[in-house]
Amino acid sequence: MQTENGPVGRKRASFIERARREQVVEAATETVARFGYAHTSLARIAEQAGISKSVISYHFEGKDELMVLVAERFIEAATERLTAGVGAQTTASGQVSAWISSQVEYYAAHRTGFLAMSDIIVNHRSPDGSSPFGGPLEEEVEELAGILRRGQREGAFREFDPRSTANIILRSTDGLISSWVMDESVDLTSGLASLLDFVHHAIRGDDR
Amino acid sequence: MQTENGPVGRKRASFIERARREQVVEAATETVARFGYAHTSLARIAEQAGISKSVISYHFEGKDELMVLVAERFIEAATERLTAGVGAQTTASGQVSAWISSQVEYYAAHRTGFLAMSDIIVNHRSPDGSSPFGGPLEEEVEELAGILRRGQREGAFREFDPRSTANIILRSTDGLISSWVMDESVDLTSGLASLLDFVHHAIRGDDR
Amino acid sequence: MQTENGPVGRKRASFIERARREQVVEAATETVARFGYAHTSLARIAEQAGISKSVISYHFEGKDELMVLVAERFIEAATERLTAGVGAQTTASGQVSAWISSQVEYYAAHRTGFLAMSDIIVNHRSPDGSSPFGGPLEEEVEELAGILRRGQREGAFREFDPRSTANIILRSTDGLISSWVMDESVDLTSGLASLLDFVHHAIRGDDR
Amino acid sequence: MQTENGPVGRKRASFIERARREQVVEAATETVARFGYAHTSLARIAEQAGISKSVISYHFEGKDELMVLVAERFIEAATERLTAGVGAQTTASGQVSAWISSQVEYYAAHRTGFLAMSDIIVNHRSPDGSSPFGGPLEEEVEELAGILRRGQREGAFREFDPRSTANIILRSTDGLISSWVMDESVDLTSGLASLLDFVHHAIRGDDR
DNA sequence: AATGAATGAGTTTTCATTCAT
DNA sequence: TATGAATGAAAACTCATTCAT
Repeated sequence: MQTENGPVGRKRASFIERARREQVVEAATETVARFGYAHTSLARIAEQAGISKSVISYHFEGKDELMVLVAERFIEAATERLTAGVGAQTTASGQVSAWISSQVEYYAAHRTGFLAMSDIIVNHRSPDGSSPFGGPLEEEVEELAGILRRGQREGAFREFDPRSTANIILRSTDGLISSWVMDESVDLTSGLASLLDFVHHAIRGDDR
Repeated sequence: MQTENGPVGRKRASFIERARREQVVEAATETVARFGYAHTSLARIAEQAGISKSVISYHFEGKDELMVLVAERFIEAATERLTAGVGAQTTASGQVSAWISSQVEYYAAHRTGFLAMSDIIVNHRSPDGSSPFGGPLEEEVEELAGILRRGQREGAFREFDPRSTANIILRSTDGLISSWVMDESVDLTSGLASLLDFVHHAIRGDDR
Repeated sequence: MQTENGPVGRKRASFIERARREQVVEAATETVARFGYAHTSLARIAEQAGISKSVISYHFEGKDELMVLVAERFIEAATERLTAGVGAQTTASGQVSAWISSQVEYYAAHRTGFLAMSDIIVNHRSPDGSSPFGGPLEEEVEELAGILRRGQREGAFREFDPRSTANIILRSTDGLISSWVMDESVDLTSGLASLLDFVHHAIRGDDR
Repeated sequence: MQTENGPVGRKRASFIERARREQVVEAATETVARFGYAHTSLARIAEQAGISKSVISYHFEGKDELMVLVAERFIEAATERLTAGVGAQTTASGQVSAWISSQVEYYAAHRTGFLAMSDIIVNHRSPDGSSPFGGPLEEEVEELAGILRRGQREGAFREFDPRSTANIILRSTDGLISSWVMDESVDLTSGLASLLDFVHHAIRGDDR
């Protein structure tokens, strides 16, 4: 259905092209963060970016591509940061701490992006009705579960179901950010400390 | 804005009036759960209820009021159940368990309502762009924090920041339900066991 | 995808409903006749009818349904007239004359409808890309071919390929109307006489 | 409306200019034939030609000019061929056969062009809503009528109204092609034979 | 001579809301 | 009380055209 209108699909993008896409992604992020996925229209994004609606259609295949892009960009960047943080640690315990801290710190530093991403993940559906963000989350759980298993083998962590527990840890981390994101008066620093403390007490080996 | 005909705003509602509102709230809940907030229209709700669209406008101020009501009803019912469950326990530790279990069990038994509520909380905005569901959650945190404080005073729980920790517990409980709600293959029973185990290890006094 | 908006799909239509649909079909017919299929928009139809665009969406499933309806209505009425005219004749020769005359007379009396119908038949595509009007035409050819065959058996007509010839007769009848429809200065009465004369000379048995 | 830069309106076109126009006309023909007038956009034409949209605007006054040109080109070429074919015959009867055959053969050999031309003739309107293709057809009728008149004077053809009959012959020829063009399973060779047979029986002098 | 970029008008469709009955 | 009908605003998207380079 896509005719050769614009740059969509071309191999190499010009400088202007990349700059515009960046600008639009940025504006979309802010719009979703501010008004929520359901109230985000191309018109609002265009207004936020100070451009006309059709510029968006010119540079992107459609609203869907744009929304997915906003979420993916953020997830990629966060994952990169996470991998770096976790990789710098050697012990299972250190890696769990690094995981949580990296996540919280990155999200805290990119509040708008986090808001937009969560909203999109919850709401966005592919045309067939399925959510395109199920897979990545599942992988995350599995990876953290791997770290937990290693900690159990090494005796650093007590016995528990690694997958359930990984899920709980990830969810509570997300939850902490969410509570701060919705209400900035929440003290994130002390919240992070509490969370680390909480998690480590929950999983550490009994034979301290 | 409102004509003098409708029942909206009248002090005392008739029986029929209340029954209709109930029916519409029910239909709205199912519609949001099934199609998501963004794809819920008054037409779909009316279809679900087997009534005409204008009935909704007649009985409710507008779509916004209805959406807020759907979420509030669910929260109220869950809270009631929670209060009962927690009240049946005497020890702080028992109350924490009861809190988590009641929540999980109630949500699990009312998947549709939970789905609708979460979707509405995440997406619904007042005309000015702000989310109207900050307050209630805050109260919940404070109440659970109170239980934790008592547990600390009584020596059942170790030292930690009660508010942060209450927040974490609530968020991880919500997170567990969410993961089940989005993917019913998740084993909620073992998930609940893991969560209880996790939380109690996290907060119990060190001197067992 | 159709939610319970309006009366679309309901079993029994109200009087107003039927009147409005009639009015819209009428306006659509005139718009297509005047501006052509490609330049017919719902906005133009609405303007022609003196109603707002959304009235059309309320009473019809979409532009497609409306266009198909315009064509079908006309074809049905013309076919009815044709059947009556042809049925009143007993000889094959008389039936051929009746066929051509009925067609020409009906089309001549409903110029706008004819224009709209032809335009729609040529241009309209089902969502899958196919034309929904291939079948009916094919049937017409087959039916006229049947009459021709009978005439041949009875010795009224000479030998020729019935299907090809039926096709030619139908096409030239359509062609005659088209030439009048595009330029009203064409004398349709003498054109019809010529056509009847032409066709009968072309197909009559050699042994007169 | 036109800036002083472009070549549009210049008296003498360069070689490149002519080549480009030719290329675009070619691409436009294929696009209209493939997708239909209503779904032909400059973007699609440009894609088909492997050039950018703005090239078209640069070389042509607008979409309208281009569409008209596509139809005119085809009509001119067909007319040239027709004139040659008819001119090679001396008898009126031979010229009628030649007319029909040339037309059918040319159209059959240039299906794409024929499709595009018919689509454009039917659909294209001047801004005021009128169709700009009435004239040329009128001339054709007159010319064929001339041949028929000569045949009548020479006794080869019987008495009939020459203009009406010319119109009928032209319309049935077009109709035959149309039926083949829309459904290639139609046997054009036998269709042509039938048509020639049909026409000659219709117009020949009674005194054979 | 060519084009990437931009735009505004226009496309169909959806929808919350109003209103006469 | 209820609703069929109507509507205007807004949605996503398309497209012919313009323009600076």
